[in-house]
Amino acid sequence: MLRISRLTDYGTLVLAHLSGAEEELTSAAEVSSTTGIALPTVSKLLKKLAKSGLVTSARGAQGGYRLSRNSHQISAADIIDALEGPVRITKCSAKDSNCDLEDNCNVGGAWQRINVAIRRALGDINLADLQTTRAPVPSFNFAGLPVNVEAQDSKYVD
Amino acid sequence: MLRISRLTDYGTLVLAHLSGAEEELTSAAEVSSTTGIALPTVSKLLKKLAKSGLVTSARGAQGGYRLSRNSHQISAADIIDALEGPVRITKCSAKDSNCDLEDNCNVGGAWQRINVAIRRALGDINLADLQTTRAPVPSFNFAGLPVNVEAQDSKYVD
DNA sequence: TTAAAATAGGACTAAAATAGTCCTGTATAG
DNA sequence: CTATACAGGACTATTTTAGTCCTATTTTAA
Repeated sequence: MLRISRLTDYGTLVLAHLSGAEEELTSAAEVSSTTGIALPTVSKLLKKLAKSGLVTSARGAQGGYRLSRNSHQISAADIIDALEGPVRITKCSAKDSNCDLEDNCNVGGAWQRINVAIRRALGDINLADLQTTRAPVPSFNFAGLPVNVEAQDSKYVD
Repeated sequence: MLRISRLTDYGTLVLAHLSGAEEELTSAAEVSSTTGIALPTVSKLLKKLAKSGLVTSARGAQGGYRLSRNSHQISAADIIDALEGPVRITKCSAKDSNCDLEDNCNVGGAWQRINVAIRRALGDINLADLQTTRAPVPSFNFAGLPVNVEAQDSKYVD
């Protein structure tokens, strides 16, 4: 739960690298050598990112990729959508699910709405925020309680 | 991303069932027959839930399980912790990670803090909320913007 | 005191998702 | 026309997740 795939993590790195050279084209090979991520993997990621419109590509010699908009306009949700697609929080969340438990299942909806809420929240965090190592993740209020997140304060970071 | 495992979903169902009989012991077999989840699976879930303290077990004939505290005092985060353990949002988020990219990686921390923020938020949603089919997931503020979640309003539900 | 009903714990297998590589094709610069 | 670089997708390997089963141990009650 609450796990992004390794590829999404790498994808963020790749995008962060591109954001350092907003105008110029950067080849997959260069991204690979500076990030340390294997070339086929970088290549696969960039293709996906291009397909979903986060980066623009140019073919041919001297070709490469660049962000299609600036890093403040690319949200964490965009990145996740691009690399993981529209994922459901549970398998049976599709309307036409033929889940056997349907009749007894009275919780799916809530998880689903939680998911939606989280994803919308992620829409407000942008690539620039993600890059800033000590970026304050904006304070987070839930159920009326302000939650101020500090890196060291959680049992979940181990 | 933002996916809970099917077992966690089932686990929520199981807990919801137990919350309907707060005092009495309910056997795994009964939970299985009323929820429609296979007995070995229910059994596995209840064992995990017992180990993490969310339910109390009694062995022997007439034994079974019951919630160890009432459904308002069991949070979504508790359930996730019990069934999925303390999961990291990315693999390399452990301090002693020997991730090769470490030097170039300037984003891991942010994803990590996002994760922590989300999990804390989930601490404010309880089992009773999850059960209520139309439970209003409490309004959700992020970066100062109120996010009011309605089931039908999202492109993420398909 | 013994049989039956339950949970405890963990080993094992099967299935699915994820990660990663590679190949073939196409476009472009020089 | 050739080297460079992206496009698309097939393929393989690995890891995670799900699900089942077996062997204790505990408790109730006849």
